[in-house]
Amino acid sequence: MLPQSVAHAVVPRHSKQQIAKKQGKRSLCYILETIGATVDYPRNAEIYGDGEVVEYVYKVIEGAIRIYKVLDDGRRQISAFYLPGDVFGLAANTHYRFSAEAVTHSSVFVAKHSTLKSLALQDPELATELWSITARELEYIQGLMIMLGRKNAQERVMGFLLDMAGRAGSSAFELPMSRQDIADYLGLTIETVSRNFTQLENQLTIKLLSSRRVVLCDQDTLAKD
Amino acid sequence: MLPQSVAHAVVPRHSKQQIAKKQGKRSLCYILETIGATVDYPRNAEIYGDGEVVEYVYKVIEGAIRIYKVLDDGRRQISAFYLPGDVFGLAANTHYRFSAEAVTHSSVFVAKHSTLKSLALQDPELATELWSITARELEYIQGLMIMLGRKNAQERVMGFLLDMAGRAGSSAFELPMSRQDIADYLGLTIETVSRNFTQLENQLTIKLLSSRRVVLCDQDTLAKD
DNA sequence: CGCTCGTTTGAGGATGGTCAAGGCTGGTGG
DNA sequence: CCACCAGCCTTGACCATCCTCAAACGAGCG
Repeated sequence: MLPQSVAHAVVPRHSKQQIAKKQGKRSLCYILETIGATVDYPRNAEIYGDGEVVEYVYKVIEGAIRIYKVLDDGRRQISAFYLPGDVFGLAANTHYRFSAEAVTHSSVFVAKHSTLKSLALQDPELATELWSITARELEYIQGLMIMLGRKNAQERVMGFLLDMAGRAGSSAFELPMSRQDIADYLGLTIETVSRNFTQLENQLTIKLLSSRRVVLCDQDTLAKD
Repeated sequence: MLPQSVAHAVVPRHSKQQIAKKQGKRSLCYILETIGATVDYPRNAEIYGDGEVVEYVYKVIEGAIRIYKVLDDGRRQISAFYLPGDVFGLAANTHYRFSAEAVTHSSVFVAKHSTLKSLALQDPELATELWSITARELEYIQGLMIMLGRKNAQERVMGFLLDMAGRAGSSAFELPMSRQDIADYLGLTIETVSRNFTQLENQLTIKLLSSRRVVLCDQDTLAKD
């Protein structure tokens, strides 16, 4: 669901750098910024819901988005966090099978899924790019699968921090999400996540400036597998 | 790696039903069967290895394939089983990040990934189909992720059996894979899998004709989530 | 018959979950 | 400027689930 504001937000915003970055006039980035609108979501706002008909494709400009599913009994699994630059909403065929929410106040480009699909049918390069983005996402999720299936709590937390550092491009970064979000992403409880943060800090592998501000000190230890 | 036999197996085999099923002359199925070769792999043969350059795309004709990754210390996570009709090898971009092996003696169509990619660049419908297949696979893996992250051992085993029944199209079917394979797929140990099979049989939810031959008796119980 | 390989079963222990309480921080209002 | 409150995070004690280690079982095959 889009907030009302979208109705008035149909003026596309062009960012020279962004367009230049992902070269090509017909690239997905260009298209999203040309035919898309910029929409803002406040913290915890729903972007789309599990079971809804697919309507838009999104690209994060600012903030952070969580993709998740909730089981009947309330258990929640987060399947991905999307950060600035990430594209999401491509994976679904007709209906979303997950929900998406803003972790923090976020701003995203949105473009009609149907428009993108018809453009893709005329433009094989675009279609191939869509395939490629989806394939990369699949590979990413397979990595998460290994964490969930075969790694213990500390390895999961370390893997998560390394991933976040990589995406931030720095060994010092701020986590946009809560411990609960991290727990639901790593298949753990909030207490286990918290205990492992503390433990990593005690063994001088990381440093916590605040509960959300992390500095990785010993990347070698973290990167063991 | 392809076994030697592939050099001599370049004669395409056409199956009228298969072509008709996935309509369209330019559909992936048609292409795989036209430009592809049929290759046989014996039980446990490697089809490709983690880290290798992507060379082929595959479609299972007969048998079963497992996609997996092994960590340094030997822990193995299987990310998917592919059964007759399934296409795999589309997800990788340049290098495989997983390995593929035949679970049982298997026969597959193989087509050059590069050929497929260049066909896709001329044919938006094909490119869109490749996107769509990859998207479906992503959705499937997200389902597995929920199992690994948020479900207990019995729920995982039940979910696995339901999935296999669905793919077999029958509530009575034969498992091509060992308990060890199932354990490595579900993020459990072989003992836990075995105990849960026994327990499900004791509570009359399933019936085991042999260790590999399963009949689902009480689908309602199995399908709780 | 007596292998071997895969599976099942059992006993004990470790990891992570549950429940409960206390602490920190940032925002609001007196 | 301080007091209070709410939300988030941490810590502790106990417990359940699943893992580990070990042994026995059973089907297939020489």
